Amino acid sequence: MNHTQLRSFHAVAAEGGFTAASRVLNVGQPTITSQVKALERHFDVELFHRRGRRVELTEAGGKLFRIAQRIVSLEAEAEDLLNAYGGFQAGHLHVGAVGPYHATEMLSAFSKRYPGVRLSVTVGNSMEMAERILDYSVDVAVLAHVEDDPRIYAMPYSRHPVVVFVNKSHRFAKRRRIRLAEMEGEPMVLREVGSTTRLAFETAIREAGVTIEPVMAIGSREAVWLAVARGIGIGVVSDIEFIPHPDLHTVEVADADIYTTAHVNCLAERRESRLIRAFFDMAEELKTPRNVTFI
Amino acid sequence: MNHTQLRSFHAVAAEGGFTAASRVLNVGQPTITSQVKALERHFDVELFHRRGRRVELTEAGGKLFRIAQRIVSLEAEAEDLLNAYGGFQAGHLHVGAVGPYHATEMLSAFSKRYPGVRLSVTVGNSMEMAERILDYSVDVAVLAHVEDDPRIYAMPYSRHPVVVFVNKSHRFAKRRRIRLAEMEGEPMVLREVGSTTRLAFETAIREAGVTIEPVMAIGSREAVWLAVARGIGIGVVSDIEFIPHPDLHTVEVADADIYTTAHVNCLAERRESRLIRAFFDMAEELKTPRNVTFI
DNA sequence: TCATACCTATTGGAAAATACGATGAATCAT
DNA sequence: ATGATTCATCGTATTTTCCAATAGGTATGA
Repeated sequence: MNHTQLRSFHAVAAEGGFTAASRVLNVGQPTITSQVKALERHFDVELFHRRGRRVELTEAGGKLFRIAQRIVSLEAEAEDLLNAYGGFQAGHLHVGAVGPYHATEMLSAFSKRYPGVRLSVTVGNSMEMAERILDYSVDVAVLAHVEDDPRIYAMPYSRHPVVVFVNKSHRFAKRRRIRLAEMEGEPMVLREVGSTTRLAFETAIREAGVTIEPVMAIGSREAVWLAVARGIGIGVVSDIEFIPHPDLHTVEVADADIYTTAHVNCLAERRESRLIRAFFDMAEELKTPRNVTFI
Repeated sequence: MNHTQLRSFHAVAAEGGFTAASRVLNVGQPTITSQVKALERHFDVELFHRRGRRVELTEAGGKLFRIAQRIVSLEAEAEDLLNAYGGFQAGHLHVGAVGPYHATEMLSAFSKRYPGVRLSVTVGNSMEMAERILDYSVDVAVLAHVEDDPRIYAMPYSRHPVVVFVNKSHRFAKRRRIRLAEMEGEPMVLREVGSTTRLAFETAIREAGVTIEPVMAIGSREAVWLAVARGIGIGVVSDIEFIPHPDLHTVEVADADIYTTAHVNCLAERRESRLIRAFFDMAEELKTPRNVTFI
């Protein structure tokens, strides 16, 4: 069953004539004639009585028309569906993030621009996110870490200094900036091995020849924060992730360039997928200060 | 929305793979790939996740698949419908006849051969039948008269002698055959002007130089039959149309070849329409004595 | 770890479907 | 009649669809 023929038949039946059908389908009238005729000949069935310049459905034609109408309507439905997805009026973007900090800005901007697209956020560590990218359970992920995997594409998003934060009773509490050497032997509360912030910090102090005293390694940002608030030691954190607390003060590091870079990641082969590209484009805009728009 | 693409998409989703889909659709695998890809690119939507050698529907793909399945199923329904009509498992043939006499043989043969085709019979005179053929309200008509209209096609079916019939008390009642000349001055009960039987008879007696005495002209076969039974006059009838009656006898005409010919008629342009052609073919077979079939 | 089997993607060129334009024939309204 | 409208026909041209060969990738088993 040729679909072009069915489509022509339907238009003729619906519009009540071959010429009218040809206008609706944006083709020439001879095309309609030949399509309908081919359909009739293929099944050896009369679909229309040609009564002069008027056409009239036969019994078989009438029955076919009812079916054809449902097909055409479903096709319109399919087209709407695809347009909705292609036009961001529908769809679902799964976003992964190592913490809500970097992602929130992007998420709110994205949902504002594309209100029709549902968003869901999965929080987990970098390795989990990499896995989820690879098995399609997240579409994009905002990570500090850059995966060493050619299948994953990463775009740098923002660079945030790593700061030290201390309890208000600590000797650093009144300072704005300290030097790395001053931290020699300081008791420190750290994140688990593999934390990007920890890695950046440890690399810096190693290069500076400074040794610190890790008193605790905790697998959660909030737990570290709490431990520092209780005065167990000093902590390090990406400044954007720091949550203010009456008992806590942040201190910049004066003599080293310690930072983490948030990246937006996705599966490399899905880089051009509509929703993913939209997310990256939007992240790109957030990253660079927007130019003034002249109307 | 290109239907070939949708069809390819559906097959991939239903079969779970591009290669499997290509086998179902009897096309090459590259065709499927390009069709699905074109569909995805046209709407800028991902329909499948290509996970190595496995494919998996995306959210949009899943929704599209549900619609596509209904479309495909409706197309199968349409195809079945058309096949049924083309294969005589469905359909409706409107048959017209001037009297039930000639038509019954054909009707019973037709309904026996094509049990799936509904038949309806309209009885009326030749002129009415011609009109009904022209306005599509009958498909074929069995008439004695041959319409003088190029739009109507007629096939001779059977030739029946016109016989005289008389009351049992008439002087012809004991005869098997009479000559035309013997009818000179006989009172006759005739059909209305325009009756084919009447026309054939009048032509014959005019050629023979015989004059008759029309005492009554009645617009119905049955009424003529009744009038003759009451002894009002003698009648003429096509032998196949004669209905026996205890008071009536038929008498052949010895010296003239008076006959009517039943024709099967249809709209010339519909001559090749499936059901109509089938009816004509069957009539053709009934007309000619069937050959012995060797198994 | 290598080989094998199976799958999807790509490309260039051939085949087929589809469309167009001009024209003819029939019908309807004026 | 006449002009306008409509469906049918024919030959040609364009677009779509398809295939064959081939590449690249991923599982499975020896």
